[in-house]
Amino acid sequence: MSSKDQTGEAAYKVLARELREAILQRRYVDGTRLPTEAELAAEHRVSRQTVRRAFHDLVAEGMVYRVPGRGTFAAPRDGQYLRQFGSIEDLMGLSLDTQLEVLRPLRRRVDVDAASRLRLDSDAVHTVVFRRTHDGEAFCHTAVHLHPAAAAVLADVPELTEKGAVSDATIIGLLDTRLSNPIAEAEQSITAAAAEKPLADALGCTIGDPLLRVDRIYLTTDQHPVELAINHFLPEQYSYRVKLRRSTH
Amino acid sequence: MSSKDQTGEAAYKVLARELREAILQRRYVDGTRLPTEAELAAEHRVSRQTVRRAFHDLVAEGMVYRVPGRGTFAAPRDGQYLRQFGSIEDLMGLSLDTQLEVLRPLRRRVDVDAASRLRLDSDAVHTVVFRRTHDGEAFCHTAVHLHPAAAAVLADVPELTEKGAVSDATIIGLLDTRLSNPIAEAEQSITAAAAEKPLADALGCTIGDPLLRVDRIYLTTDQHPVELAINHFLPEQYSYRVKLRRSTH
DNA sequence: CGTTATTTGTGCGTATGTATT
DNA sequence: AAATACATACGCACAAATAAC
Repeated sequence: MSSKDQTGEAAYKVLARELREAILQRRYVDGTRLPTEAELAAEHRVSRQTVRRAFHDLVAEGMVYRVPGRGTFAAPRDGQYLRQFGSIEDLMGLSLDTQLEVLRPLRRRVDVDAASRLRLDSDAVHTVVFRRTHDGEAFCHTAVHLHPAAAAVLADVPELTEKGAVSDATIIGLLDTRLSNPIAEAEQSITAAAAEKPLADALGCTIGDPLLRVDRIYLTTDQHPVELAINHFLPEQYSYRVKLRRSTH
Repeated sequence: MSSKDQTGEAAYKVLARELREAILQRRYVDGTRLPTEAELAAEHRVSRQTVRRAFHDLVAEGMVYRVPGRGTFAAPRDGQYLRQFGSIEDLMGLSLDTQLEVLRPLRRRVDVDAASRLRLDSDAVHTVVFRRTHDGEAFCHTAVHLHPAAAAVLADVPELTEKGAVSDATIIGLLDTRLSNPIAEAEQSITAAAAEKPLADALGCTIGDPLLRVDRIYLTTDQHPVELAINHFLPEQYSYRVKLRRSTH
């Protein structure tokens, strides 16, 4: 029995998630050592190799660092340091003092590229286009492409289905409360792009102006992509900051 | 012997680097499948587990993706030079497959803005300007401003002091071995900017083209800023990727 | 439609080396 | 010097997904 797991969730992934949660909840702060491989193996009734795979993933994520002969430690991530992953809460907090204005209401559309990035079988996605303003000043243009299941739970939200509607919502905020599985992580890619006409019109800049393009794919806890957001920011009003740190100490 | 490696370089890391190089050199493009685990194990005279660990790292880096029952494939990167810069090690590893070409050699210059960002008392910094190429193709223009103490230890490095010099160095790699305190972290800020003439000339693009601008300030273990790097990337050939994770719920 | 071969995924066991305390 | 703890490597068995027949 201990040798297999029919549920499909790998033992090392379960263990990795458990340790990740514990670290995020600030157990093992200061220099506290995490349990040794042998201890965790005994506690969880798995082999030491399974514990090692879990730790290997956590090291790759930057959650912990390991020192031969001493042990495993949570990577410092408050105060001076920040871990390599930003948090989704930061993104949700975006709505605090900004407004969303719908440019093209939520509707089913054909978009091969977006569909493939959401790993859909069909070519149709549900799309809503809006801009975000702060103090009446537009600073971000966003096209959100949704998985059909995600679009279904947002179909009756007037803030997204009526052109010109203004609200202080965020899509992930709306999705998070309505989906059965909450959103757990996002893959983000950042690049630069020139403003095309619709973007320039929406943002009040000139065609060809450089914009910061931020694509995010949001994944639920079971790793299913539900939302692809393509954002274009005015660089004068937005920059993306992170801290990098050395993985070994 | 097959069971140990006194040189200190782990077999799976050697294999991972070899495969990484091959992928960056565009072998395995389109949908070509990489060799199977069994094939690589036989070729390199290692066990299948060792091959698996090499692939595990490459998957974490986003270099390849794997499909059970089908095989391992190079991650599609539409002509982009793609690497994860989530840690300082990643930046040091940049030298593995890119070259540095000096445009303006290291020299003392007056730059009020750079000096203040390095928290210097005077207005003078030491600056070197170069571009970075991959496969003979320029993809990044960089101006590095150094703290006088950092510049002092690099004053006799011909790769930085001679115009037109080409090397595979990285500034932080050079600094790290020469400074008494190693580099521990970096603050990074990302935005977009239009290409000005010298940038367009160096990168072979048109004036006004959108570029991804990445500023990094490197700090030593005692929190002293020693280097300010201002990078401009061609967006077609570079994008910045991170994963975001929800902290807790 | 099922069967089979291929290929990756997971788990466990063991042995040995290296770094730290 | 000894004990502890992580690092690397090899081996085996079986599960699950895919593709070809």
